[in-house]
Amino acid sequence: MAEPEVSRAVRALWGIHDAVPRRGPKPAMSVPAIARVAVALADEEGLDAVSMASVAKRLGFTAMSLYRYVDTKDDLLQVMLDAAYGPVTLPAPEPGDGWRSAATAWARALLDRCLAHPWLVDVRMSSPPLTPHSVGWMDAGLRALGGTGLGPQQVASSLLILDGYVRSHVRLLHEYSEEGLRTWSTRLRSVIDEEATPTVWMALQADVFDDEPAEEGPWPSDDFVFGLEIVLGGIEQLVEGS
Amino acid sequence: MAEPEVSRAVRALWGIHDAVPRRGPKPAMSVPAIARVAVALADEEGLDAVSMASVAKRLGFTAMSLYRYVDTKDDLLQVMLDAAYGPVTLPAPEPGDGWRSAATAWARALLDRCLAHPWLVDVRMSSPPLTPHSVGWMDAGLRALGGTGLGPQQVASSLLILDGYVRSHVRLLHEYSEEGLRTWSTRLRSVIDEEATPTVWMALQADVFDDEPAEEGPWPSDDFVFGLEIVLGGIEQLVEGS
DNA sequence: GACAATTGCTTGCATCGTACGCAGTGAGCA
DNA sequence: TGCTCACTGCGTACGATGCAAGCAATTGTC
Repeated sequence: MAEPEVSRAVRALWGIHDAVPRRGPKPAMSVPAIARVAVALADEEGLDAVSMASVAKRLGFTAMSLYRYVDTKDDLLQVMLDAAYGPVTLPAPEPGDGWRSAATAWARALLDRCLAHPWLVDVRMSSPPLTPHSVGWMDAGLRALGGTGLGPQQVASSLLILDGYVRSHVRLLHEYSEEGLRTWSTRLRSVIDEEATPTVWMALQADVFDDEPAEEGPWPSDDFVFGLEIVLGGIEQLVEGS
Repeated sequence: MAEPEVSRAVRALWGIHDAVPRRGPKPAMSVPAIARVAVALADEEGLDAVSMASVAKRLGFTAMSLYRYVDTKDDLLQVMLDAAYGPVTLPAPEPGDGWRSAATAWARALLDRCLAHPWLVDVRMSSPPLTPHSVGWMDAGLRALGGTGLGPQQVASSLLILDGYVRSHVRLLHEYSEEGLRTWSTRLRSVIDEEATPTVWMALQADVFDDEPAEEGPWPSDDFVFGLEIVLGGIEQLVEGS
């Protein structure tokens, strides 16, 4: 009946340090410093560019030395995730604002973080949030949707939907390579079978998919607001119907 | 000004074969056979277990021989994806049924496929759908949501939201390891700071997160229907408001 | 029967995560 | 002062991975 363990590095994020070493050389690195460098690397060159060797190289050390601070690469990813999320930053809610405005603010803030670190949505986790900042975001989300008056179970479920929407949106923006997206309609036109998929075929004829990504434009993008309104509208129906 | 290329294997999926070889040994494998085996491997042991070597081994060949059929591993993944999607299978729509019932059927059918091949939602693609079956699903989705009477642009956007929801749901079900999920609340309790995240803390006290995954139960699950109703309800508001 | 196209395979390379063990460091105690 | 030993960063090694290049065997065409 062993107590389930939280990794050393994650415990350190919560400020829980086991007995500090009293002898031996002073550590030359630190978990936060490693996380900072790894996050910068992921921001600049993508998540695939993050390897134990590449992170260590940026710090002027060897790959193996990182293992003195982090148990495994998954552990490093957890720490990176927490650093990238960062503390929740929400505009102070105006008194009188309803849950919908709070939920909108939360989703926008999460979008902001995810756009700053697009690799965030690609990190695969083996358990729900366990680090202080990611739990912090969850906490803020629960609080925002708590204003709906729904039961705690439904609030949690709704938050999963909303969170899932924001991540889906970010994934859509970054999953496809610039070239893959630009040449997609041309390539699809070169193989598509009008008989088998007439609806897509007609949409191609009408250039429905040929809208180029807006470099400039409002923030958040119209596409994000479009989906957000759908999700929040659906939750609103749920609230009214209960 | 080179024409953007579609890979050999994907063209073959559409039935477009370039000049069949007239000389030399008969091919011992085929792209569909490779895809079948790779899909089975992914179903049984997960996407990470799919390597050129492991797939080839199951077929009784060497890793390098696969490259005679498939350009790169990404190419293999595209072919696997198409095989896993398979043809769209929707119940015949009852006359008089509205778009909402059509959209529900589409989402359920997609859920069914994604649950049969959970790795489906983890395959990273570099461009939107390009293979016959994935385009087929897109086609069916556009047709289902076409009944809303929304403009083609909004239909396409709505489909992205709906598709994103189904994938998010499947990802939630399979992202976390069984152990990671089971021990999560215990581990979180061992580190959480009541002051920093009081809402999560209270939810933990109330055992809100301790519902165990239902092994038996309705299909689709209540959780899926919950989110689906939110998304479709949001789209409905959009339809009514336009 | 010579040629050429096409097969599956062998070899080799760079990169990955990480297990293992060594040498040097420096605080605490004799 | 010097010994001990926990602790550091590092070098080496192993098994995977995706894939480039070239080889030998096979098959159809001339």
